[in-house]
Amino acid sequence: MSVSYLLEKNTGMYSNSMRTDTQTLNSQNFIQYGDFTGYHQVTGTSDPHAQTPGLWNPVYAAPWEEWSPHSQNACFPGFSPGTEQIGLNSPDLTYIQSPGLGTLPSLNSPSFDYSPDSQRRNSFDWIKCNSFNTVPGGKTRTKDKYRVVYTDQQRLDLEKEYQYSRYITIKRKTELALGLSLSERQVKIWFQNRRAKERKMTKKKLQVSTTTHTLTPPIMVDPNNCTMATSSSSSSLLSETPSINIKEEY
DNA sequence: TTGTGTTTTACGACCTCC
DNA sequence: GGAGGTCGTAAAACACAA
Repeated sequence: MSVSYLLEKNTGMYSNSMRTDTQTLNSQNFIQYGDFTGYHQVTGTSDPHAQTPGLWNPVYAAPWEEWSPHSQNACFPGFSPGTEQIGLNSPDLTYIQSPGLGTLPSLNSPSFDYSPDSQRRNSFDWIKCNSFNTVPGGKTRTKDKYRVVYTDQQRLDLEKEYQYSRYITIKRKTELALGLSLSERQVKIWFQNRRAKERKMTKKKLQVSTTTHTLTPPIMVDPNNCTMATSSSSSSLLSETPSINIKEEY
């Protein structure tokens, strides 16, 4: 196991995950719905393939892998209990901007407030973060497993990239990670999971298709259900058209 | 409100390729 | 040997019926 892998595992992923939550909570860029997870970013979207070279501004998206793995800031950058100050020296975090994410005000800005739900989430995050930090070198992931919820913007941009290509290049992975404030590992895993999802859907549709075909003959010979069977089977076959399209994309 | 099924992140094991 | 692929799975987040 490489050092870089461990570094990314400890810092890039975990710290970034917390940051994603703070991004999502920002009241200026998201519409708050009833549930906490209903914060939706409303800034404009980016087209990753209409970009000019260097569209992702590296100034605003320093790799989260660079964060200290054991500092509190790495766990929840920009906010730590008792201090409430930006943990990183870099002024880059004053504003976090990308074409896809728009401009995110500083975590220190007056507009950075906490809704009741966000307080609940933040407290939970801190528990998880601290439990991680108290087990140096331990296998924390499987025990205190957690997952972050990507913002709609992150999902949208990832999905757009996926629609462009099922397999992301190293260059695009780096750009996307910077632009979406995700680690490259997260982008890579997202694409892996996305492909798995598509395979799963394709498989499911194929199963439905085959079962429809196998079930149709016995029903067809049933004189009582003859007309209904004919109509239902034909509609099922029509509904299978999209699955064929998905396969053709490969 | 709660129980339950589904979806979404994230990982480990294992494999292939360079 | 390292990077990245699939596959299976855990668990959080989510949706929704009862």
